[in-house]
Amino acid sequence: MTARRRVRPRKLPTQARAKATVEVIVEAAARILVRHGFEGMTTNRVAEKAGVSVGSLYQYFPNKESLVAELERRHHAELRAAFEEALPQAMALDVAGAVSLLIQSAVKVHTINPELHRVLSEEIPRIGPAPEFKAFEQEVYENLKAYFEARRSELCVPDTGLAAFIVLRTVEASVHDTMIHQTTPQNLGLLGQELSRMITLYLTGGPVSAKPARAKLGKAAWH
Amino acid sequence: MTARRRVRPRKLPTQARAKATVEVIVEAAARILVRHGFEGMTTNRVAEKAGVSVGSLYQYFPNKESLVAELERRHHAELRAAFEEALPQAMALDVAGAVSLLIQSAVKVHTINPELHRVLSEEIPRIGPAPEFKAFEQEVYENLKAYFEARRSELCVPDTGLAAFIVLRTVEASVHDTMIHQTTPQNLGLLGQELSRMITLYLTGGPVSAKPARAKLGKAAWH
Amino acid sequence: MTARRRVRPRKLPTQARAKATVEVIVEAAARILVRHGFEGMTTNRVAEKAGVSVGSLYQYFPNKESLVAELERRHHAELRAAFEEALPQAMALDVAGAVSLLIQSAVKVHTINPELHRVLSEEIPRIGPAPEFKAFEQEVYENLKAYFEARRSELCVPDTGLAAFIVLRTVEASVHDTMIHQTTPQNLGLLGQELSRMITLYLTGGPVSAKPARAKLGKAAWH
Amino acid sequence: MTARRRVRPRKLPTQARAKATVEVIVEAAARILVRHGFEGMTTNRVAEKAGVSVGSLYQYFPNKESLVAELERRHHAELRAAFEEALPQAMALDVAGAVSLLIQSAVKVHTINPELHRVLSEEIPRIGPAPEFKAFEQEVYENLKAYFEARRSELCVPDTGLAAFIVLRTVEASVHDTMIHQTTPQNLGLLGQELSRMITLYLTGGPVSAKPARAKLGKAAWH
DNA sequence: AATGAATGAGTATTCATTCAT
DNA sequence: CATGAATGAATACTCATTCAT
Repeated sequence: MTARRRVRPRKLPTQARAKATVEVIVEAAARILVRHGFEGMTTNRVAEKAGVSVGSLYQYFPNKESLVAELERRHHAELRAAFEEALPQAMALDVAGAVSLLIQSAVKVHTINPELHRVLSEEIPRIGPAPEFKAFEQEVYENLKAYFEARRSELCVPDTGLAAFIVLRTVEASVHDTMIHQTTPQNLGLLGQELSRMITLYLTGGPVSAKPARAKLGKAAWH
Repeated sequence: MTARRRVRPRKLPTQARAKATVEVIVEAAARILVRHGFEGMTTNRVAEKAGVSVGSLYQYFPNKESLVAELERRHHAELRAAFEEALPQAMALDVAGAVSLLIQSAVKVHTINPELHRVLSEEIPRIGPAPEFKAFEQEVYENLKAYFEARRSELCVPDTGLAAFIVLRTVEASVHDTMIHQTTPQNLGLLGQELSRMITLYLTGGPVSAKPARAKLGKAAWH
Repeated sequence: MTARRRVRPRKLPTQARAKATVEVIVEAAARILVRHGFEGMTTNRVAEKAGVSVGSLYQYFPNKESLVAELERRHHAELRAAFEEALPQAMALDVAGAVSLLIQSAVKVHTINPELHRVLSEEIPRIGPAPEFKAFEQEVYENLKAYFEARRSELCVPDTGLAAFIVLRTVEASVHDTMIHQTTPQNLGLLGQELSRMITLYLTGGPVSAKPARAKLGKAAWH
Repeated sequence: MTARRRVRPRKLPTQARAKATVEVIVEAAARILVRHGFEGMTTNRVAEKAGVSVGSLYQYFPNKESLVAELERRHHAELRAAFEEALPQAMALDVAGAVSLLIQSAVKVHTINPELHRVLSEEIPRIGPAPEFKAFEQEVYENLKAYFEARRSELCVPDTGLAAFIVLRTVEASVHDTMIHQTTPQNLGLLGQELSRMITLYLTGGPVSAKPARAKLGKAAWH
């Protein structure tokens, strides 16, 4: 497994001009990344497109990776912001409502800069996803699990961790794929309805499988 | 989006020796791809590891991509084989049985060369998935949809295409992620049970959402 | 051979603050040169370490070379100071005493900032040694030769210029190498004793080689 | 201190063409190194001058340093050859003869490609001299010391190791400097005579310094 | 067919130096 | 005077691909 290089910006720009330069670089990078993919994104090209010199780019980003990392960081911050708004609200609702809101949020989140989202999630040589992102996913997972624990009496699942895992994977994968390949508002709406129904049914409805085997499951088994 | 280059082997090897050469190249490529990732896989390195000259490699593979494509093709053929055995059997069962078998098959399929599977699915600069792969997925989707159509009376879904899409996405994503990150037989067993329950419930159980709006859905809306 | 660039400081600092700035830069440069070598000494790094801006550095030093040149100049001034103290004293002694004092001084001189001495003498891409240094060496050479001329009756060498050259080269090389590689007070002491003996013997003792051929030697033949 | 990088040729050329390529590269490198110095010697320039592609250069030399190392290696082999011829002969002679022959050899050795010798010895960022070179110097030192031990009765020195060190340093430094700065056959001849006289006198002649303190000197104290 | 030497455009990155503020 | 952001030519090195033998 390839080692992770330094991905922090070299120095934080203090002056206004520097800030503007960083901004212009990041924007150019995003555009080129989307248009030409990771391979086609060369630092010289980014600098040129940004209208600055390569030197300026390297003044703020010690290497190409750190530039992509910044893109990830920003995109992820947007995702997180969109989600963090909805999450507490969802946690206050009943199961059906929470599931529904969760899915709506997932859709909304995937509406944010979807081309960039695609490139970032599919084309970046994974040196391992950004730690912040993992932390965020973990956090959502923990929240959902805690919510399930709290509503345990209303639920009908053998393991709240497993349930949270399945729900998150299912929603994420379905929404992601729909966004990438069958993106129409129509489709998204229908998908949301069906997912809501499926997941709510799963959580509250059906007969639990015979052997829950809960004892064997460690606390972090699903994340 | 980058255009897809010629990925067919330059010539089909007729002689036994040639066949052996191709074999030895493909195996070396697979090993290097797994061990060093896509970036670390250079044609010269593959040739060296295979014990042949680069020239020979290019005799059979017009470019690096075609080599990776061959890897994909072979891996995919294995997946397909594993699935094609189960699919007709599943189609003959009732919904619960079919779903269960489907999921078991998915798990089994993901057991095949999982490191290669991971590299192929995560690290290859996506030029678009191999057409054969899309075709295969499409085929599975069609089969499942057809099965749902046939069992329509037993089901409780507004749109069989959408249902097939969701089922496939859900199973694939959950199993894939579990294989990559929480791979224990224990986990896989539990996951299978829960997925089966959720999907069966979804297909047969709960109250259908109010407005199916089926008329609007084109034939290929979900694939 | 690369041409020598302007190496004089851009302007002589008159104000106290400016003087302090120059000082702080030169010290930082020396430290970095010693610690990281010539390659590792970048003007930006020097400025940063000195706590001033690169601009300020270039205010006083028109280019990197001039900074190194200043380092050389200062180091050389120290060497000269140490030597100039001893030289007149030595010139007043008899041959054995003079040689002995000369060697003692050489050792003492090599004690001054030996790491800097090493870097300066071994690692600097030679554009030719600083002219001042050549002048100093020349001066020492002239002095020694004049001393030999004055003591000609006590000596037993065919050519005082050649003798001065050999003596200086021998002392310098032996002391330098010992400082760099076998630096112990013990070693230095022994070396001094032996060098003294050898050189004194050479100057005063042995039978002169057959054909002195002095006529052919121009005045500056050995420097 | 900077770490030493891999300096071995990447692969040994087996075919005649490859051998010729290596040769042409090495020759171009030598010429450029002499003409433009280490900094001015870029791999692209060398390749161009050699009439091959940079790729070819890197096929045989993994980095710039390894190319310089090869130059060192070759130059050093020449030096060694010239010296190894004379050394056994010298060892068979009496002290005066041995010293004389040694010095003649040193002069002859410094006649070999003197410009390259200069660049190699003065301009190369010293990562430490090539290990082979150190070994060679060590070997000469050992031989000389052994010779002194064998002739101990004829000698008049307190420490054979120290004597060998001084002799080698003195000869090397004097000849080297003369080659670089006062190179005339005339000068070299005179220098040789005088050095011979001085060293022979030193070894055989004068009164040994009072306290030899031999006990303190470890075997390798002077090398 | 097979070899492997040769190619060279392309890439990330550095660093001495300038100049607007 | 001082700052430090900006510059960009220059450099070492890679690797998919070709082609003479």
